[in-house]
Amino acid sequence: MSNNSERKKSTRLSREARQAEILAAARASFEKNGYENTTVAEIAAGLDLVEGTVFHYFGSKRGLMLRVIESFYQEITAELEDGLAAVKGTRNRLYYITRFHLHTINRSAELCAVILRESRGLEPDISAEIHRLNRLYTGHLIAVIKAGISAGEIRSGTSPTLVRNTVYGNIEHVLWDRVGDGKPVDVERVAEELTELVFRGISAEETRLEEGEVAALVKRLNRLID
Amino acid sequence: MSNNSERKKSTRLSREARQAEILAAARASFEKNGYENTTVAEIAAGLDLVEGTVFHYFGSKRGLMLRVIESFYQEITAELEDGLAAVKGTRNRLYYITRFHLHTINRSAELCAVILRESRGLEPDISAEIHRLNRLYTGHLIAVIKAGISAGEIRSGTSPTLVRNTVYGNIEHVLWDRVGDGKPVDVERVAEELTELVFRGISAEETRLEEGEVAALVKRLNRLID
DNA sequence: ATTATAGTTGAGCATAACTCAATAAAATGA
DNA sequence: TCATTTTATTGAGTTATGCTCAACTATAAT
Repeated sequence: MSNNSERKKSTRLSREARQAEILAAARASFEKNGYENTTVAEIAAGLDLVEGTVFHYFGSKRGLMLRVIESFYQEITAELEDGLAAVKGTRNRLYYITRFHLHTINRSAELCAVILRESRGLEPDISAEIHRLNRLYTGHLIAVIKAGISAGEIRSGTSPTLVRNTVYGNIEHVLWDRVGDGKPVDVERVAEELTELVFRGISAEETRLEEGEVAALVKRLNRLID
Repeated sequence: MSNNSERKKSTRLSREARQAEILAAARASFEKNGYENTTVAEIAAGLDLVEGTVFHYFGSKRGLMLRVIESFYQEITAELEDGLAAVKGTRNRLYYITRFHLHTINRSAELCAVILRESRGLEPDISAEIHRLNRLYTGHLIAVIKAGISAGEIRSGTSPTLVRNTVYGNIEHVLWDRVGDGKPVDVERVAEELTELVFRGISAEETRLEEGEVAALVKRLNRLID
């Protein structure tokens, strides 16, 4: 290298500090511009670094993306677990999970969009890893459904996978609508409608009058007759 | 250009013929390798052409992709319309649509995957156009639900959009599973389970007492009256 | 102060989408 | 049949960006 070209006199950070810094900047860029429209050079420039440094720590642009996704999944999975622990009853839990996911998507629409795009991508390694994180996160819904079946609240024979696909597939479409037109989601309303549809669809209760209403009526009639 | 370099003595086709040829080759490549892993040069080479020719006709790689998608949507939309015309009753129609879509995805998994990936992409023009085609295709389900509400078979207050998101969102997840592990889908089983969940979820029927329960009650009531 | 470690650099490579002026095959017209 | 026009096709660039790597130097260790 010619010694007249000025080398940047950068403050050098520890491995961990630099990685964290890059990770945060990358997340911001991906959220703002999406994966394809973000360049590594641009992430680096925002931190007064050059591309090479980023590649040194993360190997590839997709590797960087994957680390961003991992930290996001860790966040929301932990948050979901905390919240869900306090909720009792299958329908309430179903509602809670639905509402939580809608809320997450409403908060972090762009990042969720990036994650979903990447999880459907063609890099088998990346997809598989995101898939794994997703199964951890959506596993809670599966568990709720299985418990509901055991407790007799949900029809035996109900496929937990079908329910998972129904809930998360539906909400994904909500996301794409949101990303498309930018309008925020009416979280409570959609959560209630979706929960109602799904719970009616899989509930073991044979009636959908108000809780216990028909049973009480039948009891009263029978008593009257007797 | 130096005149010792051999120029290819190609048979020249009409605009229409060449476009059709390129379109077919592009579809095959996209299906086989996905959008990202397909190069325009490769599509051209397969037809003994050069990149320039493809760009001349389609402007851009994404433009070419969009044309492939358009023709696919036209195919399946027409096919769905034909089949649906012969089916009567809300539940049957719901089942038919669900089954048809699962069948389509099972037949053309790779192309469907490419379409979905692109429709979630960042090119607003492309996404909007695919969105439009999709609304035409999925509009039939919306119409079925609305008709069902009018006929009193489906609870008034049911959001047709929610139902659309539920059905197509669910099936999309089936697609990603299929693409992931390559295992073909049990079309009939999933169609039946999904239809059952959704129809129960939105059906106007208010009671479904246990087998014989209503009959017994009626008998008792009649006896009392007598 | 010297040495070792490792964070950082920047020039350069490879690939693939895209452009465009040049070229020749076919169509048109005399 | 020949000349002219039209247009399908070419291929040599240009550009953008992910990625590599050997050189370089700030900092810590001895």
